[in-house]
Amino acid sequence: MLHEGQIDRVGYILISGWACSYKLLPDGKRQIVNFQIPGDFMGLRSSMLRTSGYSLESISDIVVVEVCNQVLFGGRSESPKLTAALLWAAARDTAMMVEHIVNLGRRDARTRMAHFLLELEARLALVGLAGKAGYRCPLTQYHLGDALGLSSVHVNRVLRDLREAGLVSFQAGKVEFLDHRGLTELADFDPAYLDQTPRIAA
Amino acid sequence: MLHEGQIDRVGYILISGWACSYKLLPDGKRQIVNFQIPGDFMGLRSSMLRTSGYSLESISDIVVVEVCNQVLFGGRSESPKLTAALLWAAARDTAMMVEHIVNLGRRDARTRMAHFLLELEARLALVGLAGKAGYRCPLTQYHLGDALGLSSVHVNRVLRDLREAGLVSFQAGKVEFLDHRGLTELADFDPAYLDQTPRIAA
DNA sequence: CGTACTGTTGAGATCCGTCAAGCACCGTGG
DNA sequence: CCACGGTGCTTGACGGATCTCAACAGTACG
Repeated sequence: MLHEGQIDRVGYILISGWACSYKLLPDGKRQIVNFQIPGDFMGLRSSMLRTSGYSLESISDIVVVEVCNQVLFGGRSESPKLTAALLWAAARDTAMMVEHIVNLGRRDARTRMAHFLLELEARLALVGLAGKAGYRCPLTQYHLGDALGLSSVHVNRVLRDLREAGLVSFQAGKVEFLDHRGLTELADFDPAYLDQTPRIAA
Repeated sequence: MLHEGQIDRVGYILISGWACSYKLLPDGKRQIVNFQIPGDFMGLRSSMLRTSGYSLESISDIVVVEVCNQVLFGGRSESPKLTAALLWAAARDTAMMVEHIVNLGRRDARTRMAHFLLELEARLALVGLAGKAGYRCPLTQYHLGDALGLSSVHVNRVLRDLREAGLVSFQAGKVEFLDHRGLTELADFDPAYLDQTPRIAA
């Protein structure tokens, strides 16, 4: 889809499908920084940041709406709602990155995975893509590994552990929560950081 | 200094001294998200984020200037320069968090440490606090461990490795580069992400 | 029918954490 | 002056979490 070095200063809004932003390292490893799900902005960072090796990639088939940034940063008064939404998204993105840092730095593989699956559920629920039972998820175990700083082999083992412990099941593209409370406790998951409502006073 | 739960919606600019922002986990571990050095904004995230367990702490004696956010978000036209500087700082903060995620997720302890010390050098150089030889650094090995997701014991070993390999020395509160090129190569360090100059078109 | 991709499992190696002990420094108070 | 406690640094031994290498199964697709 998109690749690094694009300077067109344009963002997108993801309508359907999943994508991810990641950075490639010289030894071939990659670190996924974030996943984009329907309703998310895409390209914010890539248009504002000059980081080498930083790229966007679609995971499933996707539909996007293009957002010309002249509208965003240009007249200022032209589309205050969109600008506000963008600030909201940026704040939430920051909050998610903080959690990501905590996740990678101080939690072990099981806890990390649990936290990740719960965060995804909370995000998907906001756009109606997660139900009581769980949610559909097109990510491969390689995606999970690259996001969580694990090898895909270990991702596999961790998923089996969590399933056999009766906490979550991730099979055939579906995430199902078997013990939501237990998982939340294990992961020390508090969804408050995803709800950055009106903290920036207008 | 400051502690979580403050809702006064105020930011600070750090004039002298060092501080850090971190999150505490229920098991007592902590993850340092970022260090603040002179010239940095502080409290941006803590006033915009409602994340539990998120705190600020001073590392050395510090001097700050208080910034009332009515000035920032209020009149809008009152202080465009400050607002622009804040946006710049936010963009750089984001870029640093991306690097932090990559660091924690996909680099081993030596490389992580190398990258961290080089990033700090680049940041300090911008405010005149790093010279050719190196820089003064008040961080303890515990700080380094909590920032890099390592135990302080392992931090100690890694620092000895790097010193004996003739790359960097961190002793007695001073960081000295013995082989700057070699270290940069080892760490895959590219300072471009710290220089977020005029990417946001006005 | 072959190829590519994803998932699965095992065995061995490695990195890093934990526990433990000891040292150096420094300020305090007797 | 010295004893003392606190903090930070250093090192060794051991164990565990995770990685790497390797092989194989299932599925989709040409």
